[in-house]
Amino acid sequence: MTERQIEILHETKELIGEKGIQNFTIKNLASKMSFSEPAIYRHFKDKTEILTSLLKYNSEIINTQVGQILDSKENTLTKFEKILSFKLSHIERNPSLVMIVFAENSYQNCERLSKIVAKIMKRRTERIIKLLKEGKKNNEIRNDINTEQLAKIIQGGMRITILSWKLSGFKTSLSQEGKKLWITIQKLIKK
Amino acid sequence: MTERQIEILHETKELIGEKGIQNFTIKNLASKMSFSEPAIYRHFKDKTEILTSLLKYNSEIINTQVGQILDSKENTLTKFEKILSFKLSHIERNPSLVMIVFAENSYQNCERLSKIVAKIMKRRTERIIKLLKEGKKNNEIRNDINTEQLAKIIQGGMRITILSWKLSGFKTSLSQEGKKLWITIQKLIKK
DNA sequence: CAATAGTTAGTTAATGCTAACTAACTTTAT
DNA sequence: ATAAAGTTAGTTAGCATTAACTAACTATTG
Repeated sequence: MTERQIEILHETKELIGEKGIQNFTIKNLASKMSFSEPAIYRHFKDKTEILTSLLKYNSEIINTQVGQILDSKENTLTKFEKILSFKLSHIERNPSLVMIVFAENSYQNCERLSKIVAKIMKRRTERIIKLLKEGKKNNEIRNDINTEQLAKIIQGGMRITILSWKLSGFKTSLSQEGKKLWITIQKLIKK
Repeated sequence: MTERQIEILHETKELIGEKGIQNFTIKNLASKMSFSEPAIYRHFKDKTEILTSLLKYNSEIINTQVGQILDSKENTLTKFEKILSFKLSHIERNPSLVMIVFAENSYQNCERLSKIVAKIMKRRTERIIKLLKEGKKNNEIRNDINTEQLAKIIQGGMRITILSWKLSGFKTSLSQEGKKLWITIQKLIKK
């Protein structure tokens, strides 16, 4: 990753955040950067490569943070709370990431891209399931509900919280909504 | 609504279901119907009007059915189960609707369309909240959790179930997954 | 009841726009 | 002086939409 490549990813993120993924065009990106369009192609093979790189780059960042929380010695519910709070505040600081969170809807047509999105989502789910199993073992989380289903409820809750925030025009506080969500989830799943 | 208009909506739904919303173009639609492109414009003002009509048309269908369930004399949890099951089986029969359910991401640029999507979503939420309040009053649903939050959890669960089904390439059984989801939700929210 | 007028639903051909991308040239740093 | 990074000026392709026209009905009126 060269400096300029990272710069392009940064501007892409901003552009998508401001104008939506529909308006992420090479022309718009180039003009935002005060470049000519072909200059972009000096750094990325094509448009899809910009998006895949952006997805990978951001998921790396989130991943290391979440990994640290998972490896800590806290109890399971605390880990859950910290991950949820970290993720939502990270998205709040980078509103453009919402587009990436929901990317699997917008770009279902591009094979290369949707494979990466599917991979990221799968990893997310697996991590939650692992954590839930840990919590069940520790007797922190109720045992009478299927783990996969619980994971779905948690992921669904996060996604719809993010969606509501987006539909509000980013006017509500996502961290605040995240706290409410956590109170609810925690009441529902704890033993 | 003329016969031909309904036919066009039907073919649009099919086209989107088969090839995704990205490939819903007047050209593809016309060739699917063995028409010339301009013929489409005899029946709809423009492309957006086709999509808005499709949204309205389908939401009408769902609405009358859900309305009937709501007006029945069943207890609240049964109503919930019936609505959830009806909606998911309807989507299973019309996979293209998934694209429209998730349209708020794909079509954020089109003012006319996103307004309708927002309206439909708002009505859905309101209905769930009303039902939850009814359930709390009847002592069927636990009272210790904020109603808006419960509604979010339920909607989130439905959305992610639909999304997983879509990402599986429509291979799993959505009705089956819906049943599992209902078992979970019911365990979580009942008193 | 038949000529006339109007409508419906289609056609072909073309317009204007915007997208991704590229070839060939120029500038700029090491 | 040469490789990297930029520019200008295009190409190609696909998109929604429109103009101009027409065949086949239907309604109107002398």
